[in-house]
Amino acid sequence: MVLPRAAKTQRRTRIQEEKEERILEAALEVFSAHGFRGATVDQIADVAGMSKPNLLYYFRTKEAMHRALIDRVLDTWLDPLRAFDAEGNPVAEIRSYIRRKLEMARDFPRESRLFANEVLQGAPHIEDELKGPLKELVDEKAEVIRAWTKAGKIAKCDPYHLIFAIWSTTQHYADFDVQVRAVLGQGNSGEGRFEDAARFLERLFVDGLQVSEQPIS
Amino acid sequence: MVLPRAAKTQRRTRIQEEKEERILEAALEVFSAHGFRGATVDQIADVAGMSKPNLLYYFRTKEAMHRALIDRVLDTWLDPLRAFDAEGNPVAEIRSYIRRKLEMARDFPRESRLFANEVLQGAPHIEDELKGPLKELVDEKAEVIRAWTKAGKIAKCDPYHLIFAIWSTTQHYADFDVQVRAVLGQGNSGEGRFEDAARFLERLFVDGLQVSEQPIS
DNA sequence: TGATAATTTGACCGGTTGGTAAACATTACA
DNA sequence: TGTAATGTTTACCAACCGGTCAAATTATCA
Repeated sequence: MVLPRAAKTQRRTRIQEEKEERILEAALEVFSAHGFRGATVDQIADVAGMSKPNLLYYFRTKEAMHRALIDRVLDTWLDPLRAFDAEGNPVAEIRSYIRRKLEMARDFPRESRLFANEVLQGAPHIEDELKGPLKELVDEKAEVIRAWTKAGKIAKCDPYHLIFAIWSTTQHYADFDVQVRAVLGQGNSGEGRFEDAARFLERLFVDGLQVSEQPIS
Repeated sequence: MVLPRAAKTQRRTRIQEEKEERILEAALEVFSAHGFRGATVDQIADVAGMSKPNLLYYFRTKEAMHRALIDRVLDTWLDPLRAFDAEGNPVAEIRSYIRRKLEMARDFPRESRLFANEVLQGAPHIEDELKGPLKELVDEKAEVIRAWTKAGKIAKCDPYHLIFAIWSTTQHYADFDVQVRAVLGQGNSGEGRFEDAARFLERLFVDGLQVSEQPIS
């Protein structure tokens, strides 16, 4: 038998689990830093601490590695949006969505850059995911937001562009990290910038969305 | 004589002007779509409609092309921020800055993606520009905003994160265009999305920044 | 027009790329 | 323990990469 990914036994070997883990970790490191085309298999093998043919024994092509990585990361990445609760307090929900997204930008910047690289270059490998699962989830949550605006719970606004605005402002701190650091300079580029950003963004979105006649406590 | 870029006469030939123009246009197309590493000289030559050695006659290396492109585009790119006027009406200034940035995202998405690709991958070629001219300009304008907040003309907020928020929300429509289109779907992805975005963003920032005690007409 | 400089081309080079073949080593398990 | 499946390595390949070179072509202008 030569094909580990199509083994006749469904169960995966301990070695397979470990190695695939190490490979995907290395792949995340390299793909997120250089994009798909810019990344090389040798580089990933090097970071994973194994030979290139050995790596290609587990993932037969560069594309297969990229796909496996996308599949693994996409779910986690959309969790904060899924947590958006139609029954909750609208302002509190938006506030905690912003906080969660900002935490992810801080704690998982590579995952953010992985997608940013991909989308920026025309999403040639994840077009289906964007038009399928992503769109469906956003449509669902946009409907929740629209219901809130219609009920007068938050200011009237386009729910899609609200979601885009939250995505872009929060992910900015992961995707454009070097620019943020460069502009803030040596002094202010400690981890405190995420707290400053949280304060600013919560205030921006909450004040911008509250219905002025009846601000929510 | 073999080196056109170091010609003894200062004046550039008509042919030089034309060809360098065509090359930079092609380079913008390719670099913005694939990033520096992902782009190939053959590809740029192909888009420019000339042979690779011919292209390398005008720009001796891939890096030289990239640098020339960056230099040419950076100035234009920062124009909207430079137009920020300390003497103007704060809310009007911010509103028109958002509008201008959004127009650039619509009309010059490749320029936006060129920088996005570069910054996303750690800005290896434009680190100096970020820490130098960019930082200085932002520092200057941040001071203007801080003066406005101190004078009570707009709500108190961190000026740097305000600028980041405007950058990220507006450039999102250029850099993440395919995602925006995918989420909005066939129907809503006409050019109308920029007008919707403008409405949303102006409202978000203006309402979020006005001092609630004395809203500006 | 003729000579000189500027431009363009095809052939080519060494290094890197993604990926393969097959021999070798290790593990799992009857 | 033996053996078959699994895992690893060395050597290698064809395609592609950025870039060079010398020869051929075209533009410039005295």
